[in-house]
Amino acid sequence: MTDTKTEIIRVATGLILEKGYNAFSYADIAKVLHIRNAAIHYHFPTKTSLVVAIMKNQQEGLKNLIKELKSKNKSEIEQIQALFDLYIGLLAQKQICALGSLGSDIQTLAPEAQIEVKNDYELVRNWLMEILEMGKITGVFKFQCDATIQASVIINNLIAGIIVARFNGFDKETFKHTMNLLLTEIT
Amino acid sequence: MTDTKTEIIRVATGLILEKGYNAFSYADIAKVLHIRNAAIHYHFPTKTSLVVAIMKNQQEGLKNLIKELKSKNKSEIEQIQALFDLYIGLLAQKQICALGSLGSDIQTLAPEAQIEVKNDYELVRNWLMEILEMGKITGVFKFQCDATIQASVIINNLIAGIIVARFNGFDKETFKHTMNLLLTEIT
DNA sequence: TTTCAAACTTATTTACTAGTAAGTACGTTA
DNA sequence: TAACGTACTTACTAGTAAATAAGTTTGAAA
Repeated sequence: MTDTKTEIIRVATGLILEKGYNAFSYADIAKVLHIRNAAIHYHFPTKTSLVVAIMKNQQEGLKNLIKELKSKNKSEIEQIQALFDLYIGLLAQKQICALGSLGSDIQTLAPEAQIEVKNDYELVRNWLMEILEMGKITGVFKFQCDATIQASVIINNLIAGIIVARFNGFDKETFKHTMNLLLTEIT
Repeated sequence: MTDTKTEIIRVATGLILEKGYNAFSYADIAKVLHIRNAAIHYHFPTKTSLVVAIMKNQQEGLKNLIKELKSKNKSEIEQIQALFDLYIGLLAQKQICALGSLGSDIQTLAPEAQIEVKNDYELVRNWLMEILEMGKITGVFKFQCDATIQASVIINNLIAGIIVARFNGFDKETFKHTMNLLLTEIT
């Protein structure tokens, strides 16, 4: 039997990435899972507690991906490509990323939820910085600026690239070309 | 006397850029302008008609800026800097741009509103492409890739850069550094 | 076999949402 | 001065939001 709490997080995450935090309701989740509205409140008393759980789950998922890639001794390029593939997968589901979706709604979130959005961002950025700095040492990458800024450019293109691609008819091609340009510019 | 219709657009635009499309109501506008809810419905029968008017207003504002910059014979660098300054101004008001805000809510907008978001994007991108191509001819810019992709990279960094800056304590510095990197990379 | 807690459901509350119907004040025009 | 349109207001509707209280089922432990 699938865990209801896990299922709620799964469905709610999809709704946030598709419609945004302020456009989905407990009723939307209840309808999909064939449970009552109050059942969701049993697991997540408030919408804030739900979005906090969702963001912690996102962070956990990312940490697991990083761990897996490292255990498989994936190269710097392969690790960045894995991040790109994550976004390509989202776009195929007509979704944007959590950072873009909750980032644009940040002013309507409770402080404890805002912190988790920021934590998720830090996680991605630190991972990317590590990859970039390691790649610079091994000679795979060459760039003269700070790795922080270089990482920012890549993340910015992921976050906004998927938003733009979605309102341009889910255009994967421009998104891919843009990300490839960024990658070739530093190799 | 200030025109109520114009004031509604002004206040509603601010609310969208600060909180997002699904987080503001006619009541919020009414409260600011000290008018009744129904007065807004008189000028804008539906929320869709309001957001369409807002986006057309954004497009008009941008067209006027472009016209002004060209009439003053501003250089390619100065024109791009004017676009950057627009974003710096938004960030100072704790706001993100219309493309980021409405782009992440696109799936919850009526088709006629979605089209206007896309139109606004096209306007910015075409302007940037023109600047980049002109700059390449005059020798101010040097880049080997397609101007379309180069323009995409700049826009993506504006859209996402301001979103990220806002949830990172309205950090102007990283945003400025990132945009400066992009500019120096092609000059 | 009783007890109890986990995981729900039913039913309800309070507050807010977009939208509408009907009436009014007011300046302009015929 | 009568008529009319613009720009509102008051009052309301139907629907939805998050959240809660109270009751029910169920399986496992004492």
